[in-house]
Amino acid sequence: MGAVLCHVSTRQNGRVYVLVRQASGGEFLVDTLDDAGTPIEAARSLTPVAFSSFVSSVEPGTTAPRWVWDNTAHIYPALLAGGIRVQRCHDLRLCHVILKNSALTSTSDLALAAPGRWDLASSPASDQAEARATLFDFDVTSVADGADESSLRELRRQLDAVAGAAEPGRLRLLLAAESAGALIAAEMRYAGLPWRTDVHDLLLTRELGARVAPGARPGRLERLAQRIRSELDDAALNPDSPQELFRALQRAGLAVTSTRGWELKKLQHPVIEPLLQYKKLSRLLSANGWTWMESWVVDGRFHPDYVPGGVVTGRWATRGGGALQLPKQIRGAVVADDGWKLVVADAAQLEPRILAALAQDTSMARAGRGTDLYAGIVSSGVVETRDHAKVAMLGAMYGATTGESGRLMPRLARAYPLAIALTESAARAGERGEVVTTRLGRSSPIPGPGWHESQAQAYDPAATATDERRARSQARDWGRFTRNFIVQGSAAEWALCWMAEIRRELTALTRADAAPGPAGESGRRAAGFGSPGARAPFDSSPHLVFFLHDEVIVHTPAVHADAVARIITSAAETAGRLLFGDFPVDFMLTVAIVDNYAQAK
DNA sequence: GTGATGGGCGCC
DNA sequence: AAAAGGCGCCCATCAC
Repeated sequence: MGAVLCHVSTRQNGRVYVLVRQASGGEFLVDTLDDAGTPIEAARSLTPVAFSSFVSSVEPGTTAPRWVWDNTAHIYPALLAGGIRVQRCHDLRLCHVILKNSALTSTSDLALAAPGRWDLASSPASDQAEARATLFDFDVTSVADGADESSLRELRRQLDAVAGAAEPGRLRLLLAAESAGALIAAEMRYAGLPWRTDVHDLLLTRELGARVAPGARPGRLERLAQRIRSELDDAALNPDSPQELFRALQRAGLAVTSTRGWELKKLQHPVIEPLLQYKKLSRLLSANGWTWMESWVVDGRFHPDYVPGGVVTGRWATRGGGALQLPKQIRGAVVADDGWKLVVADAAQLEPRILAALAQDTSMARAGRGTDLYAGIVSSGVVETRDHAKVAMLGAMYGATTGESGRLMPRLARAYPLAIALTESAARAGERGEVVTTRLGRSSPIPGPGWHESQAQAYDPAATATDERRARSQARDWGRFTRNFIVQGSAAEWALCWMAEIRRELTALTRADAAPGPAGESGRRAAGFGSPGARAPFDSSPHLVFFLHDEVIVHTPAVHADAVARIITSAAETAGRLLFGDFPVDFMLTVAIVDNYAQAK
């Protein structure tokens, strides 16, 4: 099992890492280091222009270094704006979070050190307002490094922590993948998702009625509001107010406990149909209506702000724009440019396949080989229908114990004892307050002080039944979290490797015909949101434009679409091998070459 | 007026 | 009896 999973970098010309820091004056301090973090050349201080030239002079070739910097989101956008991409980086901030928490490095100096600036202001989620202002300017924050806080010191601590870990290969892969994710996030934001506002407007108008001033209700929505008012006999009712609505429903004799859609669905009353319609449409208007379009789509591109590592499990989050919640209703507005295509790929039943591989459950892996995994479970005779297979699997991964899912679980456990035992042991660990760890080494947080207090309280001789019930319930909650953590977190790792591999192969695909001129070219194409359409270095070659947990979109000149589809497919196989070596699990994809996103699936 | 909170619902 | 993992965003509401 302990196969070498990855090599970070080969030594070429002795240059392995180039550490980049920004000084308060705006200049860049550049240190060339070997793979132990030891400087091998005198450090240099470069102006922003000189720094750009330096990067573009070493970058396109096979000897490009791994750039080490505090925060990819601070430095990389400015390089992109100058038409410069880099192949590899090491994001100290993201890597710190992983290593600080990982059970694989728990005895390292890094893990044992007192919290410093790398812990305080550096967690991805707290990365508040580095937002849009910094996108096309170098972010010149003053970096007041104390001796223990310097980037060089931090890099060495990170390298030491990895070298001393039980599974250094896995951690190296994780850090490389996480950092590649940071590059991809910056690139996707910079390139943007092709977005046709005219199509979006058409879709909105068809659903809601003609566009009206912000704050007003479009015609169709207003008519639904009127119907709701008359059915509930309340001429002043504001259907946007859950409280008013709740009272009005009660008055109409409907025994509801909330105004949630799924609860309303079960009721028989003439108000229900227009009310559900209203909820659906008002959601569309407020979340992805004209206001959203005006603020997030610029020059035919949607530029979401991805936050790599923004979720404890390692999934990405977004900040503003809600890119990870694009409703199906408006995906038709995502349209490839003329002469271009979208290649939309989705990993089918990713999490159960990840679970099968994590648990080395060959039976479950076999059920998914070359086919829909849920269909495979059915044809193995475990359950009768695909729906049952799906519900049972989700229950196993999310921790359902009752209902249909709970009833089906025993059959799943009999057919796939290894997989189910793994989810159960992760749950038990969480219930005991222990940490669980993903395939590559990301560990779950420990529960907060309140959790431990409740548990301790339940063991107190004076504990009441309520204390015990609360403690048990919180323990089970945390167990469900850790149960899911190993699967969701390992799936996120697979997805990062998948994307990193796609990115690498895409650049190789067109490197010959789109070789950017070295220096000179940089700066000339510097583009802000104000410039039209596609941007260098992405204006002529296939590139990732969207990522959604287990799904990617590549925007590509039509001529390359088939090659892109093959790259995406083989990248999935590579990702599987990187995480799970020779274990025979398939990671199946659905791949579609389309003109707009709504045509996929 | 601003900030925090919770309901509700979109995505995986 | 109901119950499920992870998010972000908008709105109404309420405390300040």
